[in-house]
Amino acid sequence: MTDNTAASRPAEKVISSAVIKRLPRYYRYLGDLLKNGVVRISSKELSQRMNVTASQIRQDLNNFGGFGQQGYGYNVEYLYQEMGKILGLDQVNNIIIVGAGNLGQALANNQDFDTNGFRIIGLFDVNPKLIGMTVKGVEVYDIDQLEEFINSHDVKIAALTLPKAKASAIAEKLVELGIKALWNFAPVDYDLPEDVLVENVHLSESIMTLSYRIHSKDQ
Amino acid sequence: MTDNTAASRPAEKVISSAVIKRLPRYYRYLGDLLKNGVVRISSKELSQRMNVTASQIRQDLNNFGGFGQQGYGYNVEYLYQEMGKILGLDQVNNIIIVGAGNLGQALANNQDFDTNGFRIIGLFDVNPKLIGMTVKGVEVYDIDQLEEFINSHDVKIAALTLPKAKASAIAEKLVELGIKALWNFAPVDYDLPEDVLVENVHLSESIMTLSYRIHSKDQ
DNA sequence: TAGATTGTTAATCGATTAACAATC
DNA sequence: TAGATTGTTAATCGATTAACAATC
Repeated sequence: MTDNTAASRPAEKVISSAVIKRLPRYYRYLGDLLKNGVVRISSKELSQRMNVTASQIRQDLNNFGGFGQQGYGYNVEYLYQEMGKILGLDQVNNIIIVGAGNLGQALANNQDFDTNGFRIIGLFDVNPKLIGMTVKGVEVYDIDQLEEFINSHDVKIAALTLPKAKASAIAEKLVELGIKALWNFAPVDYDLPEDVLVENVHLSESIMTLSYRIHSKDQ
Repeated sequence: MTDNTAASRPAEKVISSAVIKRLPRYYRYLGDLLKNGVVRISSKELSQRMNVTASQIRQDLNNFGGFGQQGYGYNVEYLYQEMGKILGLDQVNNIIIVGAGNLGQALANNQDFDTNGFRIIGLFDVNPKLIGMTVKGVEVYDIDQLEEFINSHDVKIAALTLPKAKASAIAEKLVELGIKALWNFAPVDYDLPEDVLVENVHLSESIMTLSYRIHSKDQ
């Protein structure tokens, strides 16, 4: 019996965030290949489809193990499944959405999340007009019910789709209640314990970089 | 009279995309400072607020010019305005949204864009139930009217918030009609002329990186 | 076996940080 | 002037690409 306790195990290699951000795109391409009945693929061919270098693909994958075979390449189905495990998509990830306005509803309605094992289990809002309605079968609760809901459900992720003004206070409350990860759409940075994970989707910043590129072209 | 024709002018320095992606965040912090009545700020103090190095701030800004003053720091209002010009926010940027579902409507309703000089001037959809309605005063048109609309309006940017299946064909059509920049929310990569700018917001990929981080923590 | 392609080391390239002279 | 802080060069660090021995 091998000693594999946390104490004895070698520290997990830290994967750079540049690599992590590329993983979902690999996963998407592999899923498309699988759907198209492609059985195997070499790093070279995948690199051409994805517009990256084959070297980068091999380097990236080898952070997590040797999934290929010399002379053959990679088995698409196997690699797809392994990538899914790496990304944590082999289990159901419950999500609550705080802020049931347009954006919150848009997320709740997004089919892609379901497909990849994410499950929206509740929306929350302060607006009495929204409370009680359902979005794709999911109920909108009064934000006062957050505590009770989180205590009685297995949920680690909260999407924040609420006005900037309320974002920080709610974020802190969510963390207090045991939420481990924030998917943040508010144009705000939080000051939270460092073990809390935050993934920002700053739409205004995204459109501004596009604006920059448009205007820097015609200098 | 200085010769400043395109031919004589030295080629614009190419700014790395790492820098470009940081600009909107500077702009946001400067806007907040301005709102709070802060008149001047040093790279050191800004670095502490933003959680980056002072060196990086100075390097980033100096790609675009010397906006500060030794011994003083940066004038907040001046720097804010200059950053706005760099980002192209000193002019109105018209946007059309193709796909008037939840996400398209969420974008149309987003107050932040208005604030920064982005103007949604039309939504387009194939769904007869949506066509004719208005979102925040902006009409939803039949997608067949795209050509006429683009020809008669000054619009360079199209947001793509439509199903994956239709995305590529519509993207190509938009480019044909003269659209210069795509703000793409569909989980697809396009094969377009290289002078067409594409900014991707891949929500599924975003949530997957969060999932990765959650699951890699508990090893 | 010969050919193909991986896994991995080494070389290069680019981005970040440190240091400091210039200057307000 | 002395102190503060920039703009900018130099040093370091990390990420990407190239190369190739291992091996299927």
